[in-house]
Amino acid sequence: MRILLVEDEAEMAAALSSALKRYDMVVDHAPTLADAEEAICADVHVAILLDRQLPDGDGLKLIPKLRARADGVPIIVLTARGELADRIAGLDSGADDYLAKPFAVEELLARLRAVLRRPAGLSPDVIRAGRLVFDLGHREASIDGQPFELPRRELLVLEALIRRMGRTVLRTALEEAVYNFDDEIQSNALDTHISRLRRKLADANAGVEIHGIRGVGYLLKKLP
Amino acid sequence: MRILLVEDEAEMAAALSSALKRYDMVVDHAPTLADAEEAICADVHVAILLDRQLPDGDGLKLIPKLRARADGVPIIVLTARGELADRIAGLDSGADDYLAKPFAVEELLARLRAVLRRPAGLSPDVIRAGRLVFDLGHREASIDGQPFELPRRELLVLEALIRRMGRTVLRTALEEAVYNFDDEIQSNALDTHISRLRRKLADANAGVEIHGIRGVGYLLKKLP
DNA sequence: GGCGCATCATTGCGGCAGCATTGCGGGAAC
DNA sequence: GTTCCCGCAATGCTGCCGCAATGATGCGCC
Repeated sequence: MRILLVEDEAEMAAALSSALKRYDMVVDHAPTLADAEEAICADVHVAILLDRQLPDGDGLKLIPKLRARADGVPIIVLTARGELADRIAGLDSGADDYLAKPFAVEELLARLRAVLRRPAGLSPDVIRAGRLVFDLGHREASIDGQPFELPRRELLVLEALIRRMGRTVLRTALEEAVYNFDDEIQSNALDTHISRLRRKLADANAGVEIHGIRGVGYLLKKLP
Repeated sequence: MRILLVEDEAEMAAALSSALKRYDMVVDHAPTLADAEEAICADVHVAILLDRQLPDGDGLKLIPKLRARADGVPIIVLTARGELADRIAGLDSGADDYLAKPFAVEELLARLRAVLRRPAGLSPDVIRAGRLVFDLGHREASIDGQPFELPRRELLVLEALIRRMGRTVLRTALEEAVYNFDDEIQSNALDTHISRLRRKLADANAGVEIHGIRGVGYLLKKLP
């Protein structure tokens, strides 16, 4: 883990450096804003500790540039100014945390751990098939980022098929996926949905097609 | 935006609740660990404020259960215990931030903003859509720099929609975003808000429109 | 290969569930 | 007291979806 420490006071910098190293972190030290800007180009740091009072300006000025890169490197602002207004300014400027000097190194480490723990998987469960993307959580399909709107029943059919992408889905299973016990179906309503869905997939050039298997069911397959 | 407040002291809870509501947030209140556990099952909160001293145990015990779900809901721990060891324990247990009582409400709000900004990491604090600009941090909309004032519920609807700009928002998700557990709705109140919001967006020539998807939900899309 | 049956595919149509909109009144905020 | 948000109910309307009729495609059997 490589940390960028932006701090001009040599004594403070040395103390933090050694503390962090003791916890097996690799520390790069930048004493000025200019140094910091250069350092972040390398883009190798997992977190940034940022002092506000620097010889060439307020450390907060660095934050927009970091955020512009949109890589989400967490930033902890360190500062002597502990007043409420300053702390709010620090947090609102885009920092992830704010620590007023003097602070205990243990607390800094704890906050660092908290901030690093964060990128915890927010992986939405989506299934890709051809040019089609199906978001199971939000119950929506899209093609090239454009929403692919479908009526409810057709969406249910597509969901059931895409969940078993490339494998056959029994006709009975599809019916169960689309209808509940209360609904009594005495027609070829399911076929209707399949048909309409087929047309929409083709029209949208989704890159998949619904393949029927006589006497068994259906399956969704990618187009060559 | 819907927040879960886990706090047993009625006075404290009421104060925080009203402060949060003043910032147009929807607050669910859980006075005990048991209540909190029940509440988190609904999985509708964007952040959790967690007191440690609860009648049925230490609030920190809740954190592993939340993390097990791996949905990354940020947690801010509130506590009277301000000693260093406690703060470190709080952060290391998986909380995203730690605030010692007494604290200024402004600071809590600032930390909340910081913590909510994050899951995006890459998503900015303001979202632009058409001529509409929505500032997530300050919870306000504007058009061409002119404030676009909306009543509370309509603002919540717009926020939920704009956060998923161009993608569908389930009807249930909208209801969850706008109402808390206590509110019991037995009508088409949500439709009413949508309708009124539509009119205001059109009147203000906002450059976006709310598109309904029958049986599924809504989505916000840019006008051509 | 020809024939027939069973299953599937497609399309038009009509009923109705769900949605959009509006006016009204209670009630909260100031 | 006044303002305005917001839930509620009534109304009209859109379009989904079930239905049935017709055509197309396998599959077996002779």
